[in-house]
Amino acid sequence: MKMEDHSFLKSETIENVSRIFKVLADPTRIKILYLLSQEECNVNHIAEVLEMSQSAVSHQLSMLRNLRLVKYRREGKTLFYSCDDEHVISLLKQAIDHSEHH
Amino acid sequence: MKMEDHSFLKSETIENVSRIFKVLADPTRIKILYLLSQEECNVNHIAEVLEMSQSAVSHQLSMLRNLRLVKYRREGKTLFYSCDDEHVISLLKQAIDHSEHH
DNA sequence: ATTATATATGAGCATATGTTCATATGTATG
DNA sequence: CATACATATGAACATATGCTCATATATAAT
Repeated sequence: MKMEDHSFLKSETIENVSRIFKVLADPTRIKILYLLSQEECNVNHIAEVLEMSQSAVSHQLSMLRNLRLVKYRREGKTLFYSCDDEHVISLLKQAIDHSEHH
Repeated sequence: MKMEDHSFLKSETIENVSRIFKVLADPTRIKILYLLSQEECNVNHIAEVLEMSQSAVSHQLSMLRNLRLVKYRREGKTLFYSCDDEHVISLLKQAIDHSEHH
């Protein structure tokens, strides 16, 4: 195949795709997203269930928020987080499914 | 939801999933895998098309080989690489598709 | 055997990433 | 307003990652 016959990816596309997969590449974020795909959770609950510090969870949620992968609603002092990107959850669940059945 | 009612992921699953996404999280590997999904390529061809050093390409191919995501065949001095994991290519193409249509 | 070409690999380096620790912010309650 | 609780955030640190440079290995041709 000649150089000029390749279908190249736009660099913007490559950056976007890389960004999505970077999020999903970390075990902690996999756990958080999987948990949030099952139920809305407050921060402390996530920290307890996943046995992580409140700070570590909050930092990760901050990142997921910036990337619009999660959203939250406030109830008094408590913030309830949930998933806000079905496509990313779909990619995650496919990878989980594949890993568990091979 | 109570602690004991969660469906947790096995740590082995989490590690596997993380490993898959780590591979796909790097722009260089995205380009290599996408190129190889289109055609079988030798190392120098990849380096030229992607404007990378031979060494950098070879290091990445070494990683992709170890993870069984690519395979190769020899023809004289030349090694021709191709994809060896349809599922990973499928995840990649879905992410590309999503990125390009949103 | 020597030389050329194709690819692989190890060491070193710069940058990115995820955590902890300390502290700040925001909200309800006495 | 003072205190407690829930969450956020900045700095520092340790580890991981991807590249370059130099060199090694493998194959073919002379």
